[in-house]
Amino acid sequence: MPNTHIPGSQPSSTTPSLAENVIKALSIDNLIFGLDDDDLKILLVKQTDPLHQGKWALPGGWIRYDENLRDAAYRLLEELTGVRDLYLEQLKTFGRVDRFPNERVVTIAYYALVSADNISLVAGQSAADVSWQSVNQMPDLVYDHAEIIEHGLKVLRHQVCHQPIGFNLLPEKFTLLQLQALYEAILNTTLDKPNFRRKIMKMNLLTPCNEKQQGVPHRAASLYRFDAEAYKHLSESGFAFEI
Amino acid sequence: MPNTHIPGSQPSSTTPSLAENVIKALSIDNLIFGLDDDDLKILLVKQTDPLHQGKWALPGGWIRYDENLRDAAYRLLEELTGVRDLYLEQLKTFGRVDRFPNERVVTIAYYALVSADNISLVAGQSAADVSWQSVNQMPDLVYDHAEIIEHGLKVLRHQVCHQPIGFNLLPEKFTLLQLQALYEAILNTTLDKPNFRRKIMKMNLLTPCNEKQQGVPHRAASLYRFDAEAYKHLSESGFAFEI
DNA sequence: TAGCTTATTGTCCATCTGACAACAAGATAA
DNA sequence: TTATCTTGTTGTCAGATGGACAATAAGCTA
Repeated sequence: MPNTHIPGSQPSSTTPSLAENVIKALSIDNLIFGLDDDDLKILLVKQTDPLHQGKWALPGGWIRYDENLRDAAYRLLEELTGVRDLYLEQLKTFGRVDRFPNERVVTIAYYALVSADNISLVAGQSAADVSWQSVNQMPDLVYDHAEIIEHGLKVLRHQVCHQPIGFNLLPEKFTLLQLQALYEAILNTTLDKPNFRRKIMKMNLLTPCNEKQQGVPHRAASLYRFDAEAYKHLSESGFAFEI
Repeated sequence: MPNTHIPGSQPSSTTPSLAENVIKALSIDNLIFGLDDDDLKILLVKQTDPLHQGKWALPGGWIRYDENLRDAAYRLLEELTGVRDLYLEQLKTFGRVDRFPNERVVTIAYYALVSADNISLVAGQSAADVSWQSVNQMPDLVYDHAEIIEHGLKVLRHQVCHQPIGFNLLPEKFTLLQLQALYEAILNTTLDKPNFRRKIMKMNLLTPCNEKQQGVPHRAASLYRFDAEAYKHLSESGFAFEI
């Protein structure tokens, strides 16, 4: 067993104190969401050691002594996906006494949103033992990772309705129907097209690109981009995003 | 310096590894909210060691090796307040590299709501170096506790609007005006009495006690209690609490 | 009994929401 | 060339919601 951290891999079940410059008993796990077509997916890492043969895990790793928690999550994220500047927030800390074998390990879970611009890129550069899995068909997971994912989904479903974070899952330019499909996929529901359109447009958060979709076998829709500046101004004056 | 944890006190700035059966580098801090009249307060502990003379801290302590995180938070809470079964939720984990002197200590913050039934009781039994402080007038705080409180307030203000948790700050039986005053205190705003009443009542979450206030120098208001069962049923059928 | 304070009910109107009709703009196929 | 198909976009309407505020009720105090 290596005594240093393997980038992008889950802390192994050997005692973490073997690694030198990390905080013992404390790890990071990243819940990385991506939207593939209309399917919400999570990036998982296949376990290779005999103990967890065939199981999958959230990508994670150890926190260095001289490293802020958020920086550690970002570092692990970039090591695995090659993408920087993802939307990233702390989810929750999980520390059940028996969640990790032989050793007490508390893990701080973060969740990230990968834009559709990067999602294929991420899958491409990653090793074969890393892949996107639909949230509706989770494979066998190690430790308490199923619990972490369940909680993450709950939080994502709540957050996406109360903060304009869904845009992080779309390409920079998107159509209103793409946005609607995003909400339908995450919330697992269907929405009325005209009503959804009206609700979104009246928020004044979207800037028209004055461009249309290309290469669709029907009338092309207008493209929009999310206006972060406008949202900042509006929320300072009491506006509350709400789907 | 003692080498064991002092119940109800903040981990001191001596190296935590002196204590035996705890997880090194990992502590709990509790953000305990109470409502005193129409003033939102937090329970703070006065620091006595020369290093932090005159400063205050969130009550906290170390997590034992064989103890779940939530159990640790509950234990510390009960040791300090003598009250069990408080509403308690994990807030966030704080781990800036330099948040704690000389040593890397990551802390998991929880927030709790103390009902008005217990608030005076808590103040009574506690030592003189523990007291309720208004969120609008925070004293000097140690480490990053000001940051933790700021974040906690933000989360409380959000949660209280989207989950029926405010009731935990009131006595079991309360009037509609008390409930309104609670929201006004937490959100730092004013609300229209008839409209607030209508909104709350139509949620069907309150059971009338068929009793009236006692000893008020004006018309007595009806008393209600929160119906947790009703909320459970309603939220299962898609109801979303919203103020 | 008048006057004060708070409780409680009711009204009005602007806005929002959900359901759905109607029309527009391409692309494709007969 | 024209019909048809698919999706985009605009419009309508009734019911629900929410904010502003009037009006009345109940109980205490002077």
